[in-house]
Amino acid sequence: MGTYSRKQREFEKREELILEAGRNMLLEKGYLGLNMERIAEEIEYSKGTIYKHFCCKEDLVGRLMIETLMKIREIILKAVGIGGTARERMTAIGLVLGPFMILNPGHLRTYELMRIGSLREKVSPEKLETIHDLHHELISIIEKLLDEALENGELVLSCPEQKENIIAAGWSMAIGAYMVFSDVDDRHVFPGIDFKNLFPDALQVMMDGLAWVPLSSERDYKGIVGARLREQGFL
Amino acid sequence: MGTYSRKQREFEKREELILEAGRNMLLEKGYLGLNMERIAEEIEYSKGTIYKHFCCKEDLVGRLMIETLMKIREIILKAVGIGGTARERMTAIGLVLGPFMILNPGHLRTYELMRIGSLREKVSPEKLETIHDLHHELISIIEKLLDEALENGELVLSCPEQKENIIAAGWSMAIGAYMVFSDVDDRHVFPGIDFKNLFPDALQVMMDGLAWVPLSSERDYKGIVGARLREQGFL
DNA sequence: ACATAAAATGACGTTACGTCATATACTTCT
DNA sequence: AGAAGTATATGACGTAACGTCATTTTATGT
Repeated sequence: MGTYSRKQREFEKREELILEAGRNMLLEKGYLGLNMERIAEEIEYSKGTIYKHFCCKEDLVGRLMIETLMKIREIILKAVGIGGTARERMTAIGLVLGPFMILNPGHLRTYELMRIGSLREKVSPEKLETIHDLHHELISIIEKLLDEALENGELVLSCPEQKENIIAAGWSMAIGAYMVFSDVDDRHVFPGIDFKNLFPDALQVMMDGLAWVPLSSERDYKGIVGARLREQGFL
Repeated sequence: MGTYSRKQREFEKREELILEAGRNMLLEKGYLGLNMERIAEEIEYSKGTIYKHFCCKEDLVGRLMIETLMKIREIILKAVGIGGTARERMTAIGLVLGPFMILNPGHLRTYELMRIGSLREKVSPEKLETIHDLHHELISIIEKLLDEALENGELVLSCPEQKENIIAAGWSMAIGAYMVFSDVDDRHVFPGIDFKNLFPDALQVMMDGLAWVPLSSERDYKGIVGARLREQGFL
């Protein structure tokens, strides 16, 4: 049906316009400065039209968070795709996430905002489900890497339940590193820090702490994996 | 000056009332449900009176964040005070922070909120400075522990700059662990996790990864330090 | 008891959200 | 082509909450 699909395309094009305006406004003026009326003016449509796309302001930010998560999934999958041992691929994830977050403060901002419960509550159910599914998917990528490492003996656990703890700890580490980076005060408290390397380095320490062999003292993971990523055009 | 000081006392008493009402409201209804008018009703004063204490809604939350940071400082200082090796005292910090965050969701909520830049921007300059100073103080407690470990050789670094990275990584870990705990979705993605132990355990892994001796495989830090904390009435 | 100073109040101005009746544009049918 | 009908866009409106400030109330001092 040509008619329907043209309408559909126009609708989606406009949604992209709204998202872009929202993204920029959020980045520039923060949550309190994000203004539905102003978005409408900017894209030269009316407020009512925006509410055909998003049920409320938070729903719009929810959609931006979904984009963030999809982007993260994309780059993590790319990183995992470079091959090598499980630990090397885990290293790759750290190495691509570092620059990504630093170079995309907008994504960071969106994500950080949507962690606030009272804001996320207002996001539409379908979007909430998508967010949930994406979270699950990201976690399962990491889980697969761990399973591989366990299978071929790179990593040995004291008990099987430890696996979930490790994933949660790594996830926390990633969240925390970028929360700290995004905080004015924290950046000031750690003046000499290279935030791009904060998570990748901490990840190495964590893997060493788990006795995930070979240790980083025995193998220059960051060098090797960094080189491979550059070769293949990521980073 | 009796007169002045009675007035002063009344003022402070009322400020405590406002804070308590605000704390509860924030915990129950989240940021969007925190309502200045309703706080006024609750404490049976008028809106105008509240604005004698706080320049805006965010300023109130800023004050709550200061309380959170002071509480954290208090329990961290207690933990550090139990004595033992630097690593044992670092362990103690993890062990007291775990339950604290879990048992005080209100504190967590406040802290999480105030990390949002556009909200923190509205907090009054004096409070911002206090927040900043408290952050610095917390970091310097950790730094002192590290210095001790370095001095007596428990911990050896490849370069002196690594110290700041370690502190930042630990800080990120703590922030991240409690952000993840506070997130509905994350709690759902990690159904089997005991969040109380997430940070303490990850901290051990991290210290092991730094080859901070004796390793946790050689010494049951959580058991030893946990017992000591219980003996001394913390935990 | 009166004057004066300090503090509390809540009506008001403002902003921004989200809705919905109306207006406009587009499709289809004769 | 023109009319009837359907889908889409609009922005005025209702509502809620913030923050202010002129006015009122309460307290203090002579």
